[in-house]
Amino acid sequence: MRDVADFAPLLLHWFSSHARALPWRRDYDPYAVWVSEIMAQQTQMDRVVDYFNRFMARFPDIGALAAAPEDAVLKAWEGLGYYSRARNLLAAARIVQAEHGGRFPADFDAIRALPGIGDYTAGAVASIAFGADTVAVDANVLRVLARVCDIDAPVKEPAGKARVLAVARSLLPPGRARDYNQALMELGALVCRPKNPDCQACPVADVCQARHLGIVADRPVLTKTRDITPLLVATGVLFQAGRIFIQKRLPAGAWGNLWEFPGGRIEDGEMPDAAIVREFAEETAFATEVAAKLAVIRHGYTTFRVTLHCFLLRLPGHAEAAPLPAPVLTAAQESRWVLPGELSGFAFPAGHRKLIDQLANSLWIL
DNA sequence: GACACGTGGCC
DNA sequence: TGGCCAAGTGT
Repeated sequence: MRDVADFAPLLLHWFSSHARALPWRRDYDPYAVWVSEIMAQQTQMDRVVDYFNRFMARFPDIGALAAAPEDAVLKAWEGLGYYSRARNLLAAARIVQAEHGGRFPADFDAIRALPGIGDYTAGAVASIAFGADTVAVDANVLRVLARVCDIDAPVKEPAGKARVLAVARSLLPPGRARDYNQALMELGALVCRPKNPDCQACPVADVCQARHLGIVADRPVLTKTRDITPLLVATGVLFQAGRIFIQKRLPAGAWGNLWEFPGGRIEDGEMPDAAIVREFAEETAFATEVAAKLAVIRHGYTTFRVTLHCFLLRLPGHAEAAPLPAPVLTAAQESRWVLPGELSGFAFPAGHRKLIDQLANSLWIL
C-alpha cells in the first residue's frame, strides 16, 4: 500500500496516456469547455460528443450563440434532456456578450454567477479552460475519492460530499488542476466505474483504501433512491387539410419552450381514446374525434415511466377547403398548423420525436 | 433538504 | 425487463 501522497502523480501519469481525444481538449478554448461542461451535466461524455460538434458548427462562438433565437438553441439541444441547460446557456451567452465584452470570464466568481453554472461547473471551467487551482467534484470524483479514501458517509449528502471536497482540495497538485480534475473524472468514467470497476487496470490501486480493505463494492455509500411511478399519457396528432397542429409549451416546467402535440394524463379507469379527446378539448377547445391509433411509446424518466398512447385526430365535419380553426390555448403559449415536412424544424420532447419518426409511415392512412 | 428537471445505456 | 445511473443546477 503506497502513501496517498503518490495519488496525484500516479493519476496524472495515467491520464497522460489514457485521456480520450475529446474535441474540446485540442485547445481548451473557454467557450468550447463551457459548452461541453453544460452538455455533460447529468449526461455521459459518449453521448455529448455528437451534440457538441453539431452545436459548435451551428454556434461557433459566444457572439453567434448570443445572437441566436432560443428556438434554434433548443433545436440543437433536442434529445439531450434537461432543457433548462440550453435556455440558461443562451441567457449566459447574452450576459457574457453584454457584461464581459463577449469574452468568457476567467474569474471563478464571475463564472459561478452565470445562469446554469454551479459549484461543479465553475470549478471545471476555471481549471480546465483557465488553469485555475480549483476542484471540480462531480459524481465520478465522489465515487473515486470515496473509494480511495474510504469515505463511509453517503457522498451525495452534504456531510459526505464535504469530506470528498476537502480530500479533493488536499490532493490537488498546484498548477495541474486542469489535468487533475479531468483525470479524476476520466478514471471514474473508464476504470473506477459504478459497477464492475476495473481495479486490475487502475493506476492508483496501490493507494486505494477500499481496494486494500476489500470493500470497493461498499464504496461509495449510496443514498436510497425514489420509486419510479408508472404514468399513462395520451397524445394526439390532429391532421387536417394536410397540416398538423402543434403547440409551444409554457416557459417554466418540464420541456419549457419546446413544441409538442397536445395531450395529458389518462385518468384512473379512463380509456386512452377518451382521454385524448378530453385533453385536446381542455388544451385547445377543439372538438376532435379519433381517426386511428398511431403507436404506443414507452419512455423512461428518472422518476416516471410513461406509456404514451398516440392517436391520429380529425375535426369532424370540417370542410377541407375551410380555413383551419384557431385554438383557445390553456397549456401552451403559441400554436401552429404545420406541414408534416416542417416538423423537423421544431424541437420536441424525445417521446414526441419518436412519434414523429413513426408518423411518416402512418399518414398514408388518410 | 427535498424535489423538479430528460434521456438512453447498461446489466 | 426494470432499476440504476450519468462531467448538476435551480428553487
